[in-house]
Amino acid sequence: MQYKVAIVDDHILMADAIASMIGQNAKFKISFKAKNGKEVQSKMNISENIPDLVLMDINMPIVNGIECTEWLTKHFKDVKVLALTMNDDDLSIIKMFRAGAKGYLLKDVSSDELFYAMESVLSKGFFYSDFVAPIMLNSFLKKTKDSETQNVLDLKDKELEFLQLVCTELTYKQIADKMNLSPKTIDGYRDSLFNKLDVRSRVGLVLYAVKKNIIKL
Amino acid sequence: MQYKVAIVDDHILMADAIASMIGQNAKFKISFKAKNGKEVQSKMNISENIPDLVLMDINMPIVNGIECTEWLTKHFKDVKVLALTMNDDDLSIIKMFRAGAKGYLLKDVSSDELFYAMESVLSKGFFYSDFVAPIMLNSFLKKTKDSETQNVLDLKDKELEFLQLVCTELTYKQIADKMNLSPKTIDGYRDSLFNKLDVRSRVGLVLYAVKKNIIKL
DNA sequence: GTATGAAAGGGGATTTTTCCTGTATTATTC
DNA sequence: GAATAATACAGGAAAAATCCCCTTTCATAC
Repeated sequence: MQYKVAIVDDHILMADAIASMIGQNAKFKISFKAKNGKEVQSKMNISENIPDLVLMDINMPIVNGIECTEWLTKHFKDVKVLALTMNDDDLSIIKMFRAGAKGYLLKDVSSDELFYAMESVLSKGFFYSDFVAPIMLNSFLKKTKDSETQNVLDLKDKELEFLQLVCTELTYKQIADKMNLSPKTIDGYRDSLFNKLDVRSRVGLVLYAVKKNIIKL
Repeated sequence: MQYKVAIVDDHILMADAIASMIGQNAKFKISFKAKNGKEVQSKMNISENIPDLVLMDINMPIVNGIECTEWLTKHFKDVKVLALTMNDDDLSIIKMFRAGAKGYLLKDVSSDELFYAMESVLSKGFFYSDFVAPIMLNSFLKKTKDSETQNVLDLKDKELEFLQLVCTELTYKQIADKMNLSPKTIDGYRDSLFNKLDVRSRVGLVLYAVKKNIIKL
């Protein structure tokens, strides 16, 4: 029995390349390819499409990889998601695992590593590469050891999203617009982060985000 | 004939360790050790002290390594300065070379590498380690190729100093105090950097500094 | 010797940020 | 079912940041 694999990536060429690579391995067959999360949702309606494993990119239009992973793991508990992306920042990794991904690979892996990771996810249920292991370890240590030091993992999704926008040249009013919230609510987010992260200004927030790898440079 | 070497480092222990290491090499003898730039200036008054080579740390009280290097290369053109420091940020490297240093080593080098660098500086007049080479290359490429992209090297010392202070939680008024300038002058620095770097806010400056490795995190 | 240009700084207005206190609504917990 | 916590938001004030235009000084170029 072959494992069925779906590929979700907005770069058609990349998706094709991965598909043809996987096609060469007898253990796997391609179930479908999708250009974004929306397309995944429609293709999952057809039962013979339903894959055992989904290779998921993050940066995609309409519905991104993180939202799509959330949807998949909620509605199809047997489907394993393996992130395969260029994003190497801590925040993307954390969000994907939170969303239910079982593993995280960078797109510069070799085919051997990819196959190993895929089999590992399918058989053992997870795959932590050397790349993510230290990040998770770091989070773990910070969480257990210095409880006075605030950790990225303790921040809520909204706060993380806000923090990313803080690291732009947008004013708080513009950030409020982007997040569909009142500027006054944004004031609240900011002040609460000032407290949690022990900083006193927007520059402090930016430096925190940079140090914690929350933004990609 | 032995080369005379001076060691400038505020960590006595470190200076002693380096001195004893160098003492084992017959080619060199220690001329003097100093804890800061001020001490260098007084010891250089005694002519038999004057070394061929100075191993210079950067972070020191009173007169730091960059200022001291400027002073040395100005007043003693035959004395070669070799930076030996923990600072691995682009800005420190650029400033030291600007100040007249002939080479730049990190304190985690082996004794073999140190001796090789010292001889290289004394005989060839320079030593560019694998560590600084790519940074210089990068600056060079950026400078020649994309002339529309502003380069760190085109910023003046005052602007760089200002930029570092921008990446703190100090207000501009406090920055003005630190730099002994009027807040209005600081306004000017900021606005001129906004132009040069094509940013519109303090956050933009911070992000630029982070990207260009101008600040240590 | 006059033009040019950079460096330091002033006046003053507007926008943004920061801070403090307080309220309505909705979840959650006991 | 009442108490509590979390979320979204308001008013208002003070401080900081941003913007624009202008003056003086000093050095360097032509």
